[in-house]
Amino acid sequence: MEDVARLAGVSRALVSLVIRESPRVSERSRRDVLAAAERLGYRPNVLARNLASRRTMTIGVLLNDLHNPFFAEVADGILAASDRAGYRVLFSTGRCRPAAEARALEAFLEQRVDGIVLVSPRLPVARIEAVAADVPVVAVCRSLRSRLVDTVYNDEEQGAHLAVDHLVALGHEDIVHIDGGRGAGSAPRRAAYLRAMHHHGLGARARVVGGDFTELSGMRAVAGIVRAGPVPTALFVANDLSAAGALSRLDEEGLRVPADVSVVGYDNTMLSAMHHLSLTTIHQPRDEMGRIAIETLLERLDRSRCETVSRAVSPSLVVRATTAPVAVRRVRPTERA
Amino acid sequence: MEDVARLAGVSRALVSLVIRESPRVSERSRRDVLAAAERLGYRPNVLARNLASRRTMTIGVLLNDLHNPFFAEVADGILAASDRAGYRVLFSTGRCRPAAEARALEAFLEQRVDGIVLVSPRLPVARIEAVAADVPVVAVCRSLRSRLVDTVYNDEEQGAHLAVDHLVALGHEDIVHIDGGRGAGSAPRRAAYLRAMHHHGLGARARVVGGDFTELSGMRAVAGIVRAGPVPTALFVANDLSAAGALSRLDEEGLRVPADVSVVGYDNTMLSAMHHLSLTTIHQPRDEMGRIAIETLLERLDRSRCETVSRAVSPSLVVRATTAPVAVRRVRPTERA
DNA sequence: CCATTGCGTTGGAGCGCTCTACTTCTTATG
DNA sequence: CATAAGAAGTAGAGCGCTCCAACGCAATGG
Repeated sequence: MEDVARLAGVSRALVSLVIRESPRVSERSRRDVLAAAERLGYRPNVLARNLASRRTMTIGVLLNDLHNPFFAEVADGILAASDRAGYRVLFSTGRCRPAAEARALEAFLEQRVDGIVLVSPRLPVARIEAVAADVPVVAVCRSLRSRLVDTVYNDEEQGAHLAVDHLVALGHEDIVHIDGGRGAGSAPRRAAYLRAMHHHGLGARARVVGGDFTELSGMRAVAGIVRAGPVPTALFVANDLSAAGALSRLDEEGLRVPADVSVVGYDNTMLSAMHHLSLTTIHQPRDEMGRIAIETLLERLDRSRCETVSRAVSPSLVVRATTAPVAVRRVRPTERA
Repeated sequence: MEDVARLAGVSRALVSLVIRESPRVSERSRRDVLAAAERLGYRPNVLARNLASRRTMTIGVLLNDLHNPFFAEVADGILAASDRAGYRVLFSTGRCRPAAEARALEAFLEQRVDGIVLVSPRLPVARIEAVAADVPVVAVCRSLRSRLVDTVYNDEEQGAHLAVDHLVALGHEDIVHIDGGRGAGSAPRRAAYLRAMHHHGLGARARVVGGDFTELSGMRAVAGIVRAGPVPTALFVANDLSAAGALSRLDEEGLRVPADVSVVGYDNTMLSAMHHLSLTTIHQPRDEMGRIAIETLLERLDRSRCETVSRAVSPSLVVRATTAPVAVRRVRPTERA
């Protein structure tokens, strides 16, 4: 910087102003400085800049799993939105272990990030709030009652309702839910399913079978359902992967989808879009969640808002080939088993 | 830091030593300083530390797509290895656009990362070498002849060979390759397929059908192959997603897999492991590639190596349910079409 | 008893930038 | 014509740390 200033015949402060694209610089100086910088291959040192300015223009994002395509899409939305606002993003992953998450958070603070986005954090609320005292925090996909932390969440209630409504509209009444055990979002989905069934006067016929979001669990659940008989006319599965497992097991059991059984998944992952699955599912606007998380954070950063907010995004139904009107009269079970 | 030093009754320099876990500090001082730091909630400022020490203990990693599970796994290997070495990782994504990649690289340099890993970069070699002059660079999944840049690559030659050898061992001679167009790794895979066919004396029967790594392209390719007839006994598809497309189209055409046609994919993604696909495929040790990339970088960072290296990782064959011995006598084609 | 060694510690000079307050020069204003 | 207002540029004090040279002090050896 020193060198650039000397070559351009100006002060270091002016070089700094040019680099930061300040408007109070004459066109002439700007050109001179830029030319000198170019000639010397000058690269501003972000470290020094951040240290001196006490802001890093950086947002820390804690994901808990890079593999899950769900998070990849949320990350995309985050990336796009923060890019637009001129913020850099620091990703970190806690791999679902609270201790690792805590360490990652600490690292963010040491890096002096300007804000933090937590996606499905496993951390205790107290810990999160302690961090939120130092720097703005937004939590995605987890509703924590807190005076400090803003939240963005997917409206699971609505999602499960959409699924059940769709099936009921097709004439289904025997709708079994294969849940996601203790996985993220599983509990509210299950609860919403029960409420939706109740709402349609089907409360007594509601039935939940345990799963854990894996393909295998979907297969097992179907095996159990068939063994227990009678087979329901529709399945609402807690995520697409499990739904895929359910589908392949139904096939093995000789049950046709959607002629004999309709299936609805959840997440609208790439899996559900695949041709030979073509799964009807609930779409979650993942990148939008990321975008909203960043926007919520930015409002804090530019002090345009002080009160804590909680924002919901709405899921939608994607109808594909695994749902159909319930058969008028169900064929003899023996013929199918 | 000032405050911690005062409270502990020592100098700032000593506090610095304690924080950095220097061995030349008495047990007593260490305790005092740690206690003081704890009491004041002191958090070292990484920015200042990096500025002063002229190293950031940070590695920049440029991925070109967060969505592709392939990259997520490479990233995992990178993360694990760099974590072990005490390095922090900065992820960035160029979204396959060279301009965005260039900007991301520039950002890495401004951040003064200690080293850079490029995963499947689209950037011109010259640009990469310019960066490599400033800071160690390792390229993954792209073989660029360069005196400066280390490379880690998957042995595509071997991978394609494994696939063809497997099929030939099962008695197949009519083996068509559905390629990945201009996608990453497509060209070497195609070339290796041709060489492998040649090696087995099947050079004259080698046939490549154009694809682009998507499910749709796999379906289209099969449609074209069937229309052109006669149907080959085996398909070697350039990636799993395309293979899935091929599979579903084969099904629609009334061709049974593997009874009529054997199919081998490439990548061993989660897709191929799915029960109803159960695709025989070529596994690439993705996290190992990440690990090796970091190890290669570390050797440069601690100056234990100066010459440029190029390291290959070996793929392996995963046999599942889509390949079988060729039928002794092929049934009448008309019956199947 | 003095020189030597090594450990634990310290002061102070940077690292490369930003920021505040200030100066200088130009231009508009009554 | 004096003066205020603004525009362009500058000096210099930090930001919070590391690193180097130096220092005091006890233990060791001749």
